[in-house]
Amino acid sequence: MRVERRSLEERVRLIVERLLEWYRDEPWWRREKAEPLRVMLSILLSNRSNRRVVRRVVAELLERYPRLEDMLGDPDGVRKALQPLGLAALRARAVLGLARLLAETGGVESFLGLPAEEARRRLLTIPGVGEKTADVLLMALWDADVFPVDTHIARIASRLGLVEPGARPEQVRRLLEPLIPRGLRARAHLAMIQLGREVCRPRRPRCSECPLRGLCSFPRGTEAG
DNA sequence: ATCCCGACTG
DNA sequence: CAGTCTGGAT
Repeated sequence: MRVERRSLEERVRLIVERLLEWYRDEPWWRREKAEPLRVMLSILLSNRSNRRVVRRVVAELLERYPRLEDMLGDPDGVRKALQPLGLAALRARAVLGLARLLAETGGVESFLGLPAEEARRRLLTIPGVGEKTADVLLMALWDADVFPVDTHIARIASRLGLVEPGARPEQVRRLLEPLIPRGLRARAHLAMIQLGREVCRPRRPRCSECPLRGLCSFPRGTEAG
C-alpha cells in the first residue's frame, strides 16, 4: 500500500513537471490583478460557458457598472446583459450576490483584505458559487495554494489512470491536491485546463501531440488529422 | 439524476 | 445537427 502511494506520488510529480514545461504562460489573472472585479466576474461566469462570450459580457458589465454595487439597483439590466451567456437568471443571481457581498463588506478592497478562510466562507453564500468556483477565486486573488478540479481535469486524471473512470471532481481534488508540490498548484491547474481544451479533449483527443505521451496509457485517440 | 440555456465548433 | 463550454442546486 505504501509502495502504491509512493508510485502515485512519483507519477503526479512527473506529470506536473512535463505539464509545466509544456505550459509556460503566467496565470492570466496576474495581468488583470489591477482589476479584481474583472477577475471575479470572469471566474464567476466561466462555468459551462464560452470564454469569448464571457470576456465580452464581463467587459459590458464593467462598463455599465464600474462599481458592482451599482448593479443592485438594476437587476433587470444585469440579467439582460447576461443573456448571451445563457442561464441568465441563475447567473444574474450569482453576479448580484457578489455585488451584494462586496457592498456589505465595504467595497472590493475591503473584501480582498479579508483572510482567505473568511473570504471563502462568504463567497460560498453566493447562490451559484460552489466549492470549485470559490477555490478558483481564492487561487487567483488570495494566492491560495489550492488545486481546483473541473470537468477537464477530472477527465484527464481519469485517462491518466490516476483515478478510476467516472471519478467525481471533488474526489479527484482530494487525491491530487496534496500530491502537487506547493507553489505549483495554480499553474498546474491552468496547464491541465489548457491541455483539456486543446489536446486531451473530451472527444478525439490529440494523443500524438500530448506532452504527457509515455506517462499515459489512454488508448491513442483516432486523431482525424 | 436532472435541469439550468445561449453561443460556438466541427 | 450534436456536442461542448474551468458547475451548482434541487
